[in-house]
Amino acid sequence: MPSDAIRAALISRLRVSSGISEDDVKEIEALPISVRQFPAETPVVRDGERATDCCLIVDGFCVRSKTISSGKRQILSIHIPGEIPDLMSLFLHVMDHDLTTLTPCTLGFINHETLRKLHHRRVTLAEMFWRDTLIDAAMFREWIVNVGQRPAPARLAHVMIELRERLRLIDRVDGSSFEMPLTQEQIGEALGITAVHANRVIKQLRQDGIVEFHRGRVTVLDEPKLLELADFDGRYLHQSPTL
DNA sequence: GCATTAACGAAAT
DNA sequence: ATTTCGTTAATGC
Repeated sequence: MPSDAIRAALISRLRVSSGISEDDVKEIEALPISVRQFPAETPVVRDGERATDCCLIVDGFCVRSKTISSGKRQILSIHIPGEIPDLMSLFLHVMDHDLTTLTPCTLGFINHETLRKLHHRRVTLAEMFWRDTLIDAAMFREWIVNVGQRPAPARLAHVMIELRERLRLIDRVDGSSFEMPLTQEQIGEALGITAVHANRVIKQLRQDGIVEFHRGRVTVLDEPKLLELADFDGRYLHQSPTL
């Protein structure tokens, strides 16, 4: 895979959400990144491990999750190409959750030391990574509200719209449909409901003519209804650079 | 392995 | 009283 393709999604994200300068684009293009392939459903970094690199998703989908002693797993966030889900490990070295692939993934590892040097060399890039982790925190706040307060159909609708709005930044939305490669079991783990109930919720959205969900792909049939159901206000994603 | 549905009961609204 | 949800179990893919 050519070097520019490895960085393309990251750069296009930073371009639209942070207004990156051309000098900083060159810095990222020059970053040493070691690329590895991962199969689906494979841990990248585990809870309790000490991380030495940050992981850029070049291609594929990942999730962050925590598993409690009973064995139940809570999915905390879904991650897409161009994101660095474990950026915080640069300062919080011991992982406090798992990072796992959902689909087969191409992952790029950036050494902590080189990333730290980059921070010192380019303050504007450091600020962009700051901003990125703050948005990450904002997304967690929204996720808590979603799982803690919304009824199950709204939870699903909200996760779907958020994922779509993030996929849009990297040009991965195809008209009214986009990828959401989770099984119903995993949707349950993300929403805090059982797989059986996840199935009922999906069925209801289908019957109400709001979305179709089939083999990891969402097709929106009724956008206004979906927005209303999800109670979605995308401000927390902070997708345009500072007003 | 994954999706779907029924049946039942408990809990929430 | 009705809706939402978990559990169990069965069925089909």
